[in-house]
Amino acid sequence: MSLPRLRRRELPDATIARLPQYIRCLSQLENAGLRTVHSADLAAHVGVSGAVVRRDLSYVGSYGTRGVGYPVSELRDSVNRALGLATEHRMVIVGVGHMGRAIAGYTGFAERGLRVVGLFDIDPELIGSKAGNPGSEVLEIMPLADLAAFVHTNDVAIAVVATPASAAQSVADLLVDAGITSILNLSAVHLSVPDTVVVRPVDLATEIQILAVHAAARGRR
Amino acid sequence: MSLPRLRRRELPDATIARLPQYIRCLSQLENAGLRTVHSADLAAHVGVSGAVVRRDLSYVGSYGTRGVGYPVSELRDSVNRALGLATEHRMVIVGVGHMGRAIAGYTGFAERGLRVVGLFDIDPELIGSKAGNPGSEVLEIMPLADLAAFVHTNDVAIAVVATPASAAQSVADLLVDAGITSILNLSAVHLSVPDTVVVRPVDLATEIQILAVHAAARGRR
DNA sequence: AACTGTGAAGTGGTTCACAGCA
DNA sequence: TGCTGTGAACCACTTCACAGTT
Repeated sequence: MSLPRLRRRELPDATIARLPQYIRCLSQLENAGLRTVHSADLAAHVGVSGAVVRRDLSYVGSYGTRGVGYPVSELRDSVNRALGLATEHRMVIVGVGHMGRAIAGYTGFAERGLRVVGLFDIDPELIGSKAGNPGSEVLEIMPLADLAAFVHTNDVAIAVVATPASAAQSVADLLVDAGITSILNLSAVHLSVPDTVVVRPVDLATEIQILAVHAAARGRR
Repeated sequence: MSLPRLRRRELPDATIARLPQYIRCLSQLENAGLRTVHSADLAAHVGVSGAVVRRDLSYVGSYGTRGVGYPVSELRDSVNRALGLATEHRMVIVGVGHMGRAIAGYTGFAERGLRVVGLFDIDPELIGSKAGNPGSEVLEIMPLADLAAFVHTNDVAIAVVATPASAAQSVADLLVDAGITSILNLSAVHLSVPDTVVVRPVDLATEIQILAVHAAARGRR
């Protein structure tokens, strides 16, 4: 029988991940005065196949011309629009250790429509001190008690959990109560949240482990 | 026609990512004196379905008993073996900013068979200073010129690139020349390497962007 | 001739659902 | 009865290959 699956006007995650790379490439090409670009060029820059690029661009409603290529600046605008870069997404970081600082100091958020507006930590020693780079934004570290109020008054929807594993779940609970609906979880543990909230886990130790297992498997051949 | 696909004795990446979580859970259960565990218990702990757990464990050649469950310590040993945790994987970190330090100071590598043995940076100011936490290992930061020799004499196969985007490709070239075969790429750019080398890209800005796009799509509904 | 856009097949992974066994 | 182990269906994404268009 199998229902025809009508939905899916949304971008695949894999596509979302590549679009910003296309944008960076397109900006360079535009600065260099290029008017059109082939899928193969973008593909080489991002390290994927031309077919992937064309498929990705078909999602954003691209205006390529067969036999010619894509118009550089129109394409960049379309991709910008597809990613919703017109609206700024404000986020907070909880846990201002090295990992939290690394993110707080990242200078590439602006061109992606993202902005870190608040830093929080439990450590009383850290409260009131500053973090961030020149180039990004330098922010004062606030106590967790201020989190809910801050999230509300600053219209924050996204949070990064960069705490040790032991604190992560209780921080997540706080975030959920404060009205956060998207969480990037850099701690090593699974966070349970209501299903109105989206969590993306990223565990660097796991990523390295995957490399190690593959390396071992290769060596064994 | 379709060839029968004989290969595939290897673990899926998604499974590799979950196995360490099962291990942590199994260790806790063992300490608590539990002898057997159900797939549903492990599933709840890791935030997946029981079917996923059973599928994962079927890859490691598990010895569950129908109607009963899995024997805790035997299972933990099997999973350890499947991940190759007996052998230690040594790695180096290039780029000792906040991100590099966060990884250098991570205390959970040991239980995953991983060990950071060297730190490298271009900044002459940093050379000779130390990084790492008590609990992990405190290491002296070395100049890039020493990288190749170090990798050879210390039998290093895995590297973490935690440099700014501008330096990443040249660092990758150095790593490849030094004989590194697995790279975790935390810089925002695509690294081109020979296909004997495996690169896993992790871009935190991209992860947040995916959250932001989904949040926007949800809001629009 | 050259390059896009896209059905159709392939792939890696998850989910379903149930047979098999203590 | 209760849980595992696993075919088969399903799903998201990639790749192939080629028809369509300038």
